[in-house]
Amino acid sequence: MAVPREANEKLRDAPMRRKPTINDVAQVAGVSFGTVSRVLNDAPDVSAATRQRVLQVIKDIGYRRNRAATALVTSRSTSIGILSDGSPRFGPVGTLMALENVARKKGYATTVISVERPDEESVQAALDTLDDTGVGGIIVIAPLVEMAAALWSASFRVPVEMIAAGASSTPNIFTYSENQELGARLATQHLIDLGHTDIAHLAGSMDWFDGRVRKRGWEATLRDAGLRPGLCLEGDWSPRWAYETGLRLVRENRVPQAIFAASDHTALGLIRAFAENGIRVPEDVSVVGFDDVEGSDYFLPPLTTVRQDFTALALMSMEVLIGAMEGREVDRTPIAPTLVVRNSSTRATSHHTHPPKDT
Amino acid sequence: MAVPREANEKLRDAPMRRKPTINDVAQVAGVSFGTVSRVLNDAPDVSAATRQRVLQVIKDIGYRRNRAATALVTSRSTSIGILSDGSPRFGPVGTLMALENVARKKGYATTVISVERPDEESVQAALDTLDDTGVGGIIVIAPLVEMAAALWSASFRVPVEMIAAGASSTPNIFTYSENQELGARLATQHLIDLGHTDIAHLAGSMDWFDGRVRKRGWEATLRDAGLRPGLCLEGDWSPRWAYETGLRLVRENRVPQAIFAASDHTALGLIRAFAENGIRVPEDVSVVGFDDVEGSDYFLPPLTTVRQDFTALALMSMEVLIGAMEGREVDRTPIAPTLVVRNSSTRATSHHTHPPKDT
DNA sequence: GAAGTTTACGTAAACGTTTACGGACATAAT
DNA sequence: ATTATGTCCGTAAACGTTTACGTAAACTTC
Repeated sequence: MAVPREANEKLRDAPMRRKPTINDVAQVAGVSFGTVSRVLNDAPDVSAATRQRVLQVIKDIGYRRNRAATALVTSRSTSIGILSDGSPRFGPVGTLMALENVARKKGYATTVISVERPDEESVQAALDTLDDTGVGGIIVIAPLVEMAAALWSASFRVPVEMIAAGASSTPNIFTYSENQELGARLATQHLIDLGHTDIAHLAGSMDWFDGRVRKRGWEATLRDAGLRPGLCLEGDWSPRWAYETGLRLVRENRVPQAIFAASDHTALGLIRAFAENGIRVPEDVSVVGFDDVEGSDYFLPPLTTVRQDFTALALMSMEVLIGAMEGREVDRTPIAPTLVVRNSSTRATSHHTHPPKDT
Repeated sequence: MAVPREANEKLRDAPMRRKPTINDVAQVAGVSFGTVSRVLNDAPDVSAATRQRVLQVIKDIGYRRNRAATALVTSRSTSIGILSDGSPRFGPVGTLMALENVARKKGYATTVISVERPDEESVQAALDTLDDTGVGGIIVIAPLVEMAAALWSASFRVPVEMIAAGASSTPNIFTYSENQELGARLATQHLIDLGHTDIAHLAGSMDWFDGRVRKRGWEATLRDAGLRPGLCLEGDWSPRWAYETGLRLVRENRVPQAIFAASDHTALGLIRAFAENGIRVPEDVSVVGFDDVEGSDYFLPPLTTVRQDFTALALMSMEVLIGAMEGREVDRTPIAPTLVVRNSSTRATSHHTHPPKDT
């Protein structure tokens, strides 16, 4: 078997070849390895003087704990696994980056793995791989309901937490998410407050929790306001679909007063369809998006949208997971998104009705 | 002691049982652990019959190799580290996701870590942490030149590869990247081919390799074509800056015939500034972006831009890194981006000159 | 000043592998 | 029959830690 030869040979200052171990430290500090282990773990039973000395030696010879050895004997680890669908969509990626950030700050390394298909087999395989690497807990970013389903029927040995908007917790799997239904309510209520009564929804995919929950928020808000829910078209999040749908709306003369789009990208496609047909946003139709993607403040027009706080979400999720790993109970209140009002939505005007369908 | 005797298929569903070890397998299969180890490593000296039997037992009792133990004794690992700046910008994130994907397909787990500041201390700390987790190699996504500099003066024990557009390789650090200069040349040449002679560049940040190299490509192409490089404004990639710059251009009546923007988001801000002042794209000014971000095909107008192939980049990078880890030499040819022509750029017209400043 | 109590430290065993070595047994060569 | 030659397999040691336990010396306390 080919032994990987040292390709990069830039060693630490000391021309020491082997990585120093706990024994090396013990030797130069003139104590036993047990004592070194104790100072490493902040255990009692070591005098202040020796502790100081050992600490100094550790720094001097550049000792670093071997995680594999620690993991082997303790069978607990200081790394957490993140399982995501491979999608580069805004929400998942934002969550992922934020998670890595807070994990690092809490002293955990993160091992990331993504599934190629959101089915049971792939999910189980990914879970196992994560387990192999010795993670102490796993956070699953599961925007797809199929993936959540796969997770529910999977087996694992460490605490697993799922980030999925509006999915329910099970005894085995904590669920945590941003309160996206609230986000959708905020958006819809904003449109209502502006005086609109005919409020459509250009929904995301119903294969996604996010799509479902945003639609639910829109629907509920309208009902609560005593309004009849308007048109609801379900798509796939893509600008392309939104564009074509927008075109169809125009062609069939069914453009509503106001539209809550399930994502900024969806809004983008829609707005282009309108623009190409001389329908102005927001003068002729108000549009609200969701996500606050980079650049949405410079769309034409700048988009009113809903911003999620991924950092807060990541922080809370980690809190919950680490709590579970340590057997603590953490109370979890969902994170609230905020509405960002810009120029794509405006007050309904009295003459703001579209010509009737037939003449 | 309890002997795990049941080779039941549903064993894994028992939520918290001891993980089977190599010894459990040996016992059930009626061989010694040494033999099991041999079949695990595809070593010779084991008869076909026993190999079969052991393999079956492994499957039956759901045995999985303990990576910590393996890493401990072999001191080589099957995971690779990815170090990124924490930025959620399009390029870095796209690269990250692609890297994870190919690593997984090659049987490597990925440990991701990001630095909070791109300075020497943070980079060294991140490198060390990665080393602790036992990665066999590290890929650094280093769009910031400061980060690359920090990397150059860092020390490490495993092969390190840097993904940085246009940075040079050192004896210690492989560098690999997409040929972004070519991308910039493609964009600029496209504008030249359209008959434009006054081609400005709305550059990205010079703190980024990407910014530098895209500018260089623009400049070189113009010179090669015998044209004088036009206006070059250096910004920070933000739509906001681009917007304000666009406004200033309009105010000072210095809007050029054509503009190569260093990123789609930059182009976005610029176009809005123009739109608000009645300057039409592409009729009055042609704009080309860079990145092909999601939705850029539905901007107003759909953006001509340069698309990078992150998947190919990730594939090649991994090939190079794994090669280095195994002591092989891999030949590396940079990946070529492609130009995506859409509606924001058009042919120069003879009357295509802007009105004089005063009237 | 002997017995108990602390305090500080050393030591052995274990975690789950891989690797190097050695040995049993069968087969082939003499 | 005896020796050489493979096959196959078992065993001991090592990797770098943590944990549980043991113990010498120092302090008490009477």
